[in-house]
Amino acid sequence: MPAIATHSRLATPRSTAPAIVAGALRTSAAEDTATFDRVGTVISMRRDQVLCFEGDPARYCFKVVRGAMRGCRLLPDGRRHVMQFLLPGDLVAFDSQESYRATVEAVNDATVIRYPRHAVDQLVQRHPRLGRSLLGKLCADLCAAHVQMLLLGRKNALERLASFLLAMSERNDEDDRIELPMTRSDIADHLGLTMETVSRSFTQLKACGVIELKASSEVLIRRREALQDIADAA
Amino acid sequence: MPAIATHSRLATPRSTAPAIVAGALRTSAAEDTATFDRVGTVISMRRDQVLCFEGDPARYCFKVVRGAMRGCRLLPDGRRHVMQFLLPGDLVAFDSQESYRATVEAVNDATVIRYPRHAVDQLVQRHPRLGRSLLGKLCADLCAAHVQMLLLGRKNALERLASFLLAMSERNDEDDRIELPMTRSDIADHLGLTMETVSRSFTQLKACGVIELKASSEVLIRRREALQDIADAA
DNA sequence: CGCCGCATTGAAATTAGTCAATACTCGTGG
DNA sequence: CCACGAGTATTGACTAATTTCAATGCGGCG
Repeated sequence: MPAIATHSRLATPRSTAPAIVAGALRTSAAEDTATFDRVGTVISMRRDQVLCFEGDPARYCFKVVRGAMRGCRLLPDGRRHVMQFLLPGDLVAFDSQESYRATVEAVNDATVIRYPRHAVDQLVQRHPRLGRSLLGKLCADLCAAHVQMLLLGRKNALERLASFLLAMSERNDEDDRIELPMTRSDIADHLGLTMETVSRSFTQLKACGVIELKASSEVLIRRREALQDIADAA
Repeated sequence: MPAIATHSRLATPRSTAPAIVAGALRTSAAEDTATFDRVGTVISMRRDQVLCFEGDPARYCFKVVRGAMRGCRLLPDGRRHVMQFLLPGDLVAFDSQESYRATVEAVNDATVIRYPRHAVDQLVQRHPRLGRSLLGKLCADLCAAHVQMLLLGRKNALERLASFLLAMSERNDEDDRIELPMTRSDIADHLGLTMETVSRSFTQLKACGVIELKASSEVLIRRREALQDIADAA
């Protein structure tokens, strides 16, 4: 019996990170689904195209339905941090901030649904259950952020990559195959490393037989427990 | 007109981080204040005493009223990360997680009020406004977590310390004086550094006249803009 | 006054970053 | 069908930043 609201894990199984997936914006009544569909606009994104800019007034919320996006923050001198990768089903800007907290760009060609914020507000007003879902997502996101802070603050390169691969694997349907739509640079900026260090860590994991690379973007987990041990620093 | 709910900045001014301060749990009706006070238990903490353990079922929420606490996460081999420091007015575990996400300990002698979770749930049910306040806090926390991720992933030692000092300064009443109740190790574990590196960075900031140390726990900001420039990597 | 814990400083070791060269992949055009 | 080229990825050699280990300094309290 959690405080504030129930933390309901929604839709797809095995999805932890910035969870809430296709269906999150569906309420019980069919007419509401229709309402939401009516207010949502489908947007096609090409690789590296920007969906929204950090700091801009948050007039819309988004849901990724195809492809992958990345939420970035930049320092004035160009250093970049990728806060999170957004995969199909993930939501963007479904919170009560006045402006976008990150610049969101397409990792590869992608499709996104855009909802005007006031429409979302109205729907949430009318459907407490939907509000609770979104609240659950917020909590999950906060939790994920804390896990990432531990990773960035205290794990070494190998441990970071291992953690990342396991996290990606959990957002997959397939058991031990991971498709990585993002570049090594994207991964580096997500893990607080450089491209080269990420690459070397991949090589290291490969060398000790923990993973296999079918292609640079296709990972096969060979020994999951070993990977887990590295990730947890156990 | 933000999605989900209004993000209301509560009580005390100049408080950004894990905000929401004394009064957050006060609703408009006087009888509710009474209710809350009745369900809250005052707890005195001695330095390093543990308030709650990461992973334990979250039966209570807390509010810090005196002293300072730290929320930590540990790796199996003992590496520690301090997710956040909690100062008077800050809330702990006011979210919808089943279990505590961090171990919370007293930095120095402190006083905390403990609220049974079901009581908080009931109050939130009855007072949507209170719920929205807590939601606002959740968003602020998430935002703070993202800022911290950028710091941990992409800033160097000096920039991290500068950012930390500015953040602490904003949670203060006083303009340019900062009281640091935590040790250098605590700061280090918060910034993803070692005690020694933190100490060296203090010395560096002192050397270039940006800050002054009245004591090891009392900082005076001499040139705020310079500190800001370092923190922002501008 | 002296001890204990924390903070600072120093020197050596280590990890990750930088810069640069080479290799791989995939799509295009001969 | 193969060669070429652009964009990534990998690898190597070197450098820089931070950590580690160790010694010294400082301050408050018994």
